Amino acid sequence: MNKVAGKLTESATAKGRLPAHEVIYRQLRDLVLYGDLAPGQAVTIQGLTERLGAGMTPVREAIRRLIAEGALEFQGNRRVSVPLLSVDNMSELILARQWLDPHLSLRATERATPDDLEELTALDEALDRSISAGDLRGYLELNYRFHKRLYELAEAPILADLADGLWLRFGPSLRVVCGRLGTQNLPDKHKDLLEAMRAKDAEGAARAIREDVIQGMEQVRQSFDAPAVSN
Amino acid sequence: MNKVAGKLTESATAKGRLPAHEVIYRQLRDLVLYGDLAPGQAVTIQGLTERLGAGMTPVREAIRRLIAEGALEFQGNRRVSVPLLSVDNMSELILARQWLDPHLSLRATERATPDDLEELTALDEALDRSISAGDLRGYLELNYRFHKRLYELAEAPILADLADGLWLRFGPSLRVVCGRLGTQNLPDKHKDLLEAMRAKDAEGAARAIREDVIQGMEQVRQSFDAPAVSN
DNA sequence: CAGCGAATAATTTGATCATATTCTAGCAAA
DNA sequence: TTTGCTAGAATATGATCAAATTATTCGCTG
Repeated sequence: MNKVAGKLTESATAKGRLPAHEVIYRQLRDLVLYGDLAPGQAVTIQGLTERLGAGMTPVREAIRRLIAEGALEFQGNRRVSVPLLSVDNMSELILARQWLDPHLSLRATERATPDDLEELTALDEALDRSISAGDLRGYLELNYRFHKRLYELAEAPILADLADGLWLRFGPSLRVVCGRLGTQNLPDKHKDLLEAMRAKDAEGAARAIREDVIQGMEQVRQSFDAPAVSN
Repeated sequence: MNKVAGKLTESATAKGRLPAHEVIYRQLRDLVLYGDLAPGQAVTIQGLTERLGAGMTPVREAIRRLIAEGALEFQGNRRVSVPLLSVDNMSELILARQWLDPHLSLRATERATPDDLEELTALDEALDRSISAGDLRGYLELNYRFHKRLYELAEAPILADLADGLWLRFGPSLRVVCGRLGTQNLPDKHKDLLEAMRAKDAEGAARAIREDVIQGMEQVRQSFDAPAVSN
């Protein structure tokens, strides 16, 4: 099988260096994480091949990964959709985050360098600007990145994976609730957290993040009790 | 397109009603869970298409799912392998199970019916027989199924998913350690657990399962310190 | 002349796509 | 309401292209 002196056709495929299924995965992940797909909405393969301009195989693989992470739901027949959370589901998520986030913050506090703290501070300031500007999408993205960075600093990859995965589950609902309540009265215990971290007060950091989690997540849970105001 | 003697060449396919990718996923999952794939071992798509007698697409999707669950590892280049755990990884897993398992057992105790308890007891007895018979594979499978059933009884699907996923991560290492130590001195706090559950002593059940987890997992962790006896 | 290393060839494996087949759901007709 | 048909979407295969590891060759140095 000679290559017949392949001439390299200058295809200039212009892809980054990542495989297509990885690119599609990240795009689809962001779609879920930031609530661009509503809870309960159906997700079709062909719909995504058009929306994301990709082939069928990469889309299939991306969907499988997201299903495995709990970001999407396989409906038994061959349908896939964004999961609808129940109050009980939210309670589980709150419980899990109430344990994971403080633990990771505690470890992060012990390990964070001044540079790390500066990075977190910058993220939090950008976050504040998004809130002031009423930029919901920016808030959701920066808030996630703030916590994600905190997870990474803990140097506990498996626990960080678990915590990270939870965001995919409540992402769509978080968007709905924030969209309804506006960006003004959003909780932000990040200042307390950063202060504790600078003082190397690991316990204090854990307490601060716990309050941040409870405030944010309870808002979502309570919105399930009040039977959705039409909208 | 009547069926009218469609070719049926592969008539003996004898598949149940599940799609191929689901079947392949479960087979591959068991391979990891029960340590038929050694830690560090490379996993190739084409190798699995032959080993499991399946097409390429179902195998690819199964692999993606297992990677998302942490059961397999994507090596940056395009290689996939069974993860090699570090001592730190094991510590994280122990920590996570120390929180998840007692919590789920507590909930399971509150909800278990007499029938459920009977089922668990039967599983545990089968488990004992496997140990007596020196049947390592049987032990691994029944031990997993015992805990898995416990998770289900807790009626907390998200937390159960998390706990279940952890087994995939330490499965290969567990097999190695148990294979080295034999099946005789395996921990079994299941008797204490079942007794507490029958008495509806949720706190006691949580304590029992915590000890079971610690005993089993610590054995694995300590085997990492002692630098593997050749082999 | 022997041993080592870099460059290149070859083989293996992964990624993607086009296509055929199978299944589901919706609709029409009895 | 039930049953059969049809349209369309999902599943699965094999072919093709691309990339990476392995093997090989050739030249160099000791």
